[in-house]
Amino acid sequence: MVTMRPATADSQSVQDFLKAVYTLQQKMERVSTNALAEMLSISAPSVTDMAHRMMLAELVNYEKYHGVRLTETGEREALRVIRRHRLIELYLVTDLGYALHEVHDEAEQLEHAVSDRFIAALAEKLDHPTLDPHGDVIPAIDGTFHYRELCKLTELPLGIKAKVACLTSNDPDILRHLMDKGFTLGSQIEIIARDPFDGPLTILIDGKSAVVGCTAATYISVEQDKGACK
Amino acid sequence: MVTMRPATADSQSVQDFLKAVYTLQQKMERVSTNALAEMLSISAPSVTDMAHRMMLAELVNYEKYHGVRLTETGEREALRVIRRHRLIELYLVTDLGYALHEVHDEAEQLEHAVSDRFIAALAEKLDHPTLDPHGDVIPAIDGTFHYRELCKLTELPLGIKAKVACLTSNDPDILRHLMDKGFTLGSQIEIIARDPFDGPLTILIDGKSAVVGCTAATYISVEQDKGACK
DNA sequence: GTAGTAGTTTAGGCTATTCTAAAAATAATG
DNA sequence: CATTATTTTTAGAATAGCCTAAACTACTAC
Repeated sequence: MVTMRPATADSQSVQDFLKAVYTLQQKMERVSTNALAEMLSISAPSVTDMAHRMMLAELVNYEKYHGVRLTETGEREALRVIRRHRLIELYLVTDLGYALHEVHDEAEQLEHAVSDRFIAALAEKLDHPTLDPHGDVIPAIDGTFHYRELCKLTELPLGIKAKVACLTSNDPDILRHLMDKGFTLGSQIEIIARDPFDGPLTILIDGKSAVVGCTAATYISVEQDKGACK
Repeated sequence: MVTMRPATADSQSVQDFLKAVYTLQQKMERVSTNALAEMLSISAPSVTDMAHRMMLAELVNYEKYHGVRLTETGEREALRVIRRHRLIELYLVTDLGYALHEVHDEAEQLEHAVSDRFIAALAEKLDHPTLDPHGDVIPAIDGTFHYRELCKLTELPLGIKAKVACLTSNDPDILRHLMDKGFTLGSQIEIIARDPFDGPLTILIDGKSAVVGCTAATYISVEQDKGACK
């Protein structure tokens, strides 16, 4: 603790940290050390250390024992990284024939290696898209982020028609399972029956019947065809 | 010097080192510490250190005070890295609209971040090409490397017709200069006059007259339209 | 064949990122 | 509100990759 240098904003670890904070911030006011350690697969002390250095760099606001929050600069940086990541994911699918479950890990590496020039070329080639292949929103270059009103499949009422809008997981196994079941962005969905006690859902995907465990269903968000969600 | 761990073959520095040794080996039996330091823009002691660690990893054969040579494994690895680099360069040009002078630095970063899956997709998409946008040979997946018989422009006799085969530089400024002069892979070339005392060359590029300094000409290799070189 | 120079190596250090083990603070519970 | 359990932080250490300054080899020229 003698002296401590501020984090260099462009390092891989710092960028990963920013992304993790941003993601967790969606669900909690301040992001705890342990939550970050878990998400980043590093030890809690490493998180504390990084938090210190990133506070010196004014990327996060950190209070001892009370977790972390992004500063304005931090949030801007985080969105920049997320934009890169999602553009790359989309590119891998549309131009290089990647399957959905393959893109995350590849993009995770690429996002740190690639120049702004490269990202601009992708955006151009993809005609400035707004959604990545999971259905997540791609932040704009100016930091704009267009939130969508989505509904978790687990909360979709029986008999209501909706469309698959988002497959929210980075785990290849989960994604492959969902694809195997027939879930694809845009497919038409309707819940036919819901078993009690966290039992499976019986649904219609583009007219074809399927059964899905409720844990797997957690990773699916939908957009109702008409009216608001719930 | 207490203990020293072998280099981890997949690190960025190690891969850069392998590439540098491979390149320099074309011109010299054993590659000296200073030559590597120069090419990699690191200090001589850092080179020595790396040489030690890479010898433990059996990637190079290193003799104190007598430089380094690639082992068989080392050469295989080097070719793998070069293959990646060149495929990426070609891809940047053909699919993402990069200019020749922009590709090197980008590829330099990408080659370390990208998976084998990615490289395979590129090769597929580019229809298994054999030349990169500089005109350099892309090593095949199996490590095969098809050498070409080329002639330096500076050694092309007067009045002999040839085609531009290779623009051998990674320096963006040099490449841009050559492009500005009208040199493009495949263009028809003929030397009209050669000034003495390392003076400029007067040449015909696709029928149009141009003048090029002899240093710049160094970076150009040509393939004679008929007969052997020299 | 010895002196000087050019090239190389050793010694010792620094930074970023990670770790484990132990101490301290907060939060939860009776 | 005191005690326990959980979470977080401090302390101390390791590694890869780099550095500078100083010591040492090897080659070259008289």
